[in-house]
Amino acid sequence: MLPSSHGSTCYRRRVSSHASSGPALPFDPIARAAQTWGERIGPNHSMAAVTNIMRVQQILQAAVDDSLKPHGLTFARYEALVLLSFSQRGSLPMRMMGERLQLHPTSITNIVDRLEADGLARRLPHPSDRRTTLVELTEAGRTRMDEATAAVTSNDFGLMGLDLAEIGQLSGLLTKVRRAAGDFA
Amino acid sequence: MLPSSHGSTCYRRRVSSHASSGPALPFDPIARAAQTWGERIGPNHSMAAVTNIMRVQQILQAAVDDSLKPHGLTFARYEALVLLSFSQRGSLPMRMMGERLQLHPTSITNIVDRLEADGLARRLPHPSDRRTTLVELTEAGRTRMDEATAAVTSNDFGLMGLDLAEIGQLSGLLTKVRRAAGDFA
DNA sequence: CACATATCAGGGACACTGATATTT
DNA sequence: CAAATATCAGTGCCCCTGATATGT
Repeated sequence: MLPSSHGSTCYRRRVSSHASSGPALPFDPIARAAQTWGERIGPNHSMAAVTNIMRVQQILQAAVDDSLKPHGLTFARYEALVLLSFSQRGSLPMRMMGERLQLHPTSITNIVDRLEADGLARRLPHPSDRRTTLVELTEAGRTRMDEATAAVTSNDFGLMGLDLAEIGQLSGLLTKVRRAAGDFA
Repeated sequence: MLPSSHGSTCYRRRVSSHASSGPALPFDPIARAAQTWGERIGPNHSMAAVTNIMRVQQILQAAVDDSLKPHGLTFARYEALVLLSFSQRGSLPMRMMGERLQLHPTSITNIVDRLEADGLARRLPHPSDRRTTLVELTEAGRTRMDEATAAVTSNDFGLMGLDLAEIGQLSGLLTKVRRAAGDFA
């Protein structure tokens, strides 16, 4: 169970190969930091693992963004499109979207606003509960989703360097972390 | 070599246990999405792995934020403090900070601005090259760094659910991804 | 009235771009 | 003059908080 996290920040830099002028560092900055950390502060393998996750997330985020940008989507909006396309009835209450995507209600409002403005989704009144709003994909939304999916998968989601077994291993480890964090039951 | 990524976004939602009213979903939304994806679009294990990384990153980010918040630091600023404390001469050119932290030059300017405003670091002229600016930790900065480190490590950086061997495995896999992405040579 | 759902207004943080000044 | 270093101004994106309107 996470400490609830009332933080404020958003964070996450991009991968920015611009950051360094040269092509890349000749050494692994994370490994070096971990080593120095071990010498000065004490062994802490979690620190290296956490930094690795942060960094890989940036890399993947940047790769996915690049795939999605030509299609006028951000990752958050793409995720929302995929979720909607997966729904049985073709529509989903906004509240449920927030649950599945683990997003704040206001973020959902914002994302749906944008999708609607782009004609990719549309709000519908809920038939029985007039408090809730349903969201459904438009024809254009489904098309856009398919195109974006092709782009993103052709890139293998930016995940390179691992074979199938390793990818499975990675998912297994991360799922373990999520379960320990109370992400799901 | 990454596709360069000229994106724009920042992203990353927080873990926000607020997002869902209930304690947590009774099932793993990532696993379910992966399953539906497999049924509708085709098997793609990268997709699940990428989503897992995104989500775990959020969780860890939130945990680290929570640890750091009482000390008035963000993760980005904390990383900068650690980097400075690791430097041999006690100071580092801003350009090098950007390289090591993989940050955009303007982001470094911004971070150092804030650290300086809080009295945790100070800018110095470079003795020989008047283009470059050195940054060094103040006494208060080192103290703050130590306190923050205690907070963040007592939380094991928010990384729970894995034993030492698994943590090593995780770092290994992620380092492989970073190398394949051209993160370092 | 308590609770749920969604929205609006506002603020914080960070990344990126493009332009600029200084120095090499 | 070209390249490097740092800064400034502006933009976009996202998250969060708190307040509000509506409906159950």
